[in-house]
Amino acid sequence: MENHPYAPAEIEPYWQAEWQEKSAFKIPNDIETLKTKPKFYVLGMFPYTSGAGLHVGHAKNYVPSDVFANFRRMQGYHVMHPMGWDAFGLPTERTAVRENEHPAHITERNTETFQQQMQRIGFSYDWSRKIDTSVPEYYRWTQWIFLRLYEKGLAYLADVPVNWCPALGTVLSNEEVKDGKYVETGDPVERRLMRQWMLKITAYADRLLEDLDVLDWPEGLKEMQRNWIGKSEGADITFKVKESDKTFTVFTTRPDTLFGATYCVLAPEHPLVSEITHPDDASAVNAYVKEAINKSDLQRTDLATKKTGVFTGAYAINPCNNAPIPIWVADYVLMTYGTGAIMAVPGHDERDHEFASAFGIPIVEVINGGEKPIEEAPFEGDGVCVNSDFLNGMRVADAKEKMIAWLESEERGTPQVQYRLRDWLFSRQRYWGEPFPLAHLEDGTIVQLPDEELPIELPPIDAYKPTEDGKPPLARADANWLKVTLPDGQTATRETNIMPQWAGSCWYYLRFLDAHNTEAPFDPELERYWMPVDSYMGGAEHAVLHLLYARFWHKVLYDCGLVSTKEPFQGLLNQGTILAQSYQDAKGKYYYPHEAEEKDGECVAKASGVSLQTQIEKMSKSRFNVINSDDVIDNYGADSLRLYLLFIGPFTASTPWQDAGVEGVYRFLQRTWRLVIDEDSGELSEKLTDAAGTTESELWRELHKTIKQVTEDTESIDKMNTAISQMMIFVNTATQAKSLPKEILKIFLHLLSPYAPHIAQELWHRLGETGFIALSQWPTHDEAVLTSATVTIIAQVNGKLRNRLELPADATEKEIEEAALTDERVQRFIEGKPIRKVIVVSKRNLINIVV
RNA sequence: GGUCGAGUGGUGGAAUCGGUAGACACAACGGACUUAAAAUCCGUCGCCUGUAAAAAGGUGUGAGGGUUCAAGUCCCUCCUCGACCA
Repeated sequence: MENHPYAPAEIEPYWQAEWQEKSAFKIPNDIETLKTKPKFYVLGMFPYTSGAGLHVGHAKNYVPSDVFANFRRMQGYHVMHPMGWDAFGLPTERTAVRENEHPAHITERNTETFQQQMQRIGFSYDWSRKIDTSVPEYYRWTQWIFLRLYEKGLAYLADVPVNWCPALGTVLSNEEVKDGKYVETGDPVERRLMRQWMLKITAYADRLLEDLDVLDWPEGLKEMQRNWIGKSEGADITFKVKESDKTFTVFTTRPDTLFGATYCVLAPEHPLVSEITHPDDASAVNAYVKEAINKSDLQRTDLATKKTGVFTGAYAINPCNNAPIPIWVADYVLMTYGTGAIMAVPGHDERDHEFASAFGIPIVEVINGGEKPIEEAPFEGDGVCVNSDFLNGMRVADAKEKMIAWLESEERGTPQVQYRLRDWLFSRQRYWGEPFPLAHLEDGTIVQLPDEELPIELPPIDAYKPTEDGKPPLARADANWLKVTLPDGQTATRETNIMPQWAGSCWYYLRFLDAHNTEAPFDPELERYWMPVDSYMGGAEHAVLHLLYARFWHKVLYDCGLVSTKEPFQGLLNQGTILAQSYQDAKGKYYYPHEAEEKDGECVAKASGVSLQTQIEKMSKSRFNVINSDDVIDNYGADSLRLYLLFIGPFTASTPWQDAGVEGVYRFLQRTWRLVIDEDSGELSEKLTDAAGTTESELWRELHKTIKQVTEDTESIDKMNTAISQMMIFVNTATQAKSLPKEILKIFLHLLSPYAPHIAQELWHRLGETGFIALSQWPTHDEAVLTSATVTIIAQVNGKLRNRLELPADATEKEIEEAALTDERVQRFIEGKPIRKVIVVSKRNLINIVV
């Protein structure tokens, strides 16, 4: 009877406690000790600690980073591999309102759950460096860094359009608004100009763009950042308003088409609209503007929607030919991009063409080269200028240059670079976030609070909602908090906005380096040792915002002389999402997997019998298809969970979760267990030997093959699935062996250890070793062991495999050719046909005979 | 609509620089062990022809074309899906 089977539930908690107690993965903070070894910084994007806890989708990110950290540690590096919590933010605040509890308590509860779940997976984090963005010890320094930005003039107040929900009395993020309504309650949302804190990220647009080149990031991700920054070069051109002394400026990337401009458009928010509108048109224009302002940018610029607009009754003068052209107001022009006004060239711009066709505005061809007549379709490609006076005959690129030069000489325009990137709206009218370390004097001047006053702690308030007169929740705080006496004796009122959730994550990777420093955000020497992050891993949903914001802050810190690298994250990989089967009825209602069953080849709900649609989609709480990591660990153990998440496919691929797949890696671990342990007795297997002189054996060769492949595949991170395949092959080979030298098994356990640390440690211990295998040295393979006396030559005729030939490894090309030509099976296919060509590819062990 | 990525057995996925397609698993099927079951071990497993079973052959990586001695891999056209942007 099997009395001593592989029992992860017993060995895993034991070794987790041992690692914790002996501080196995604690990284020294002493710079002299650190300098004795090279460094490596592996960082998984820290989680937002929602109440839902950790699911296997999170683990798909953290497991490979942990394997890699283990691997580098065994290779002799000091490895920074920390974990913490992104804890400020709206979901927690909402839970706080719902459960009538302080968000700090909810955060505490959630982070505790997360940590326990992570510890059960056996991650090798240095937990002593754990950080929480919502505690004063941390956000003190977030505020401190904000003051550095403020001092550099990178933070400013501006009136910007925001999503305002009157029913809730608060501003909402774009993600929370759909079709003009708040997604959760359906309350209407309107666009409203509000005074907000902005960060001048656009001042760094060029550097954010250029420095992408030096990063080891996936090309696609860099491209996404480039698109987001959206640099375009062109010109600002000034138009005069006819019969008026007013002018307005447009930005265009196509100054070469200026002769084709047949109208201009102002954004509905443009200040000139009310000034130039003809009295006869005023009522129509006012109505249009009022309606347009409530639409989102996306609605307004969507190519699929019908263009709308209204004529102001005023005309502009085209600066290149003095032609009067009508000025319209249309919502497809945004106040936030460029100058809020455009010159419209319907012949050579799709949206202008659509608009001009709809309103009967003339369409003029100024670039020749389109396939269809210009009235039918705009031509946006390269061609030759026509109907353009001094540009005629020039190609687009030359014409652009010429036109800009002409505009400059006439003082009617200037070359201009425009970015799609907007300044960052940095304030929120919420409670659960960092208070700004700023105050307002009575006369309206803004003053920064001294560094020594930090942290500015969140005050207790009676309700997490805006005040009756529409001020942010912090305005509910006690007067003692709201009023502040400045060092010079003046009194001021504190800023009551808070920072957005992104703030804390903009620099957390730096705080890990020196998590408990009370004098500074981090020690400069430690920063110089550890930075940059060598390998940053996380979801593609952060490909733009978080990574752009963090890069921006980092560059500001660099300019302040506070960090030594221009970029924070040298290497980066996006993990694929984990998918799972979900069940949905005709009304779109989701069901849990246990509520569904298969009946007559159809999927139905157990309770009601209604038929259900199944689909494979991203794992998420709202789709009722989340697999909790704890459940998997209860059934199979953490090592199986870890192995399965890696074996399921490459790190970067999105793959569906299949319960049955876990079974496979679990069986592999059981087989591994039985190599060492006799399940009947619980003693060491009788097949184990102390033999040393076994270097000639097949098993020894398989071991070295495994060392080689596991080392290479682990190094690439993305191929850990094939590393596990090779380990399976090794265990299968070892299972068949009549005797097993302990030495071979011990070496193998090193390879397994980063992947399945608990079982590797237990078996290592059972084989009589002391200490932690996770801290021992990674083995290297011996190439000589892998070479053998004979090789298999692939013999092809006309590119088709016909036979495999066993030949001595040192056979010459001539000998290979001879052996192939005389081979009986090969002969069958070349018989009676003239041989045209023979190709021997010796490094591929292949010969191809062409007849 | 644009940009980028991906389409390989019943399933997840392997396949280095163009050189043996389907590694390793899951599921399924057959066998051994067992009173029985579970577990374990052994075997089969793209499709078609062929055979009692083999042997053997053909065909095959979304579709069509091309380059090459040789294409899952490179080039062109198209289709489908995904991500991001509009």
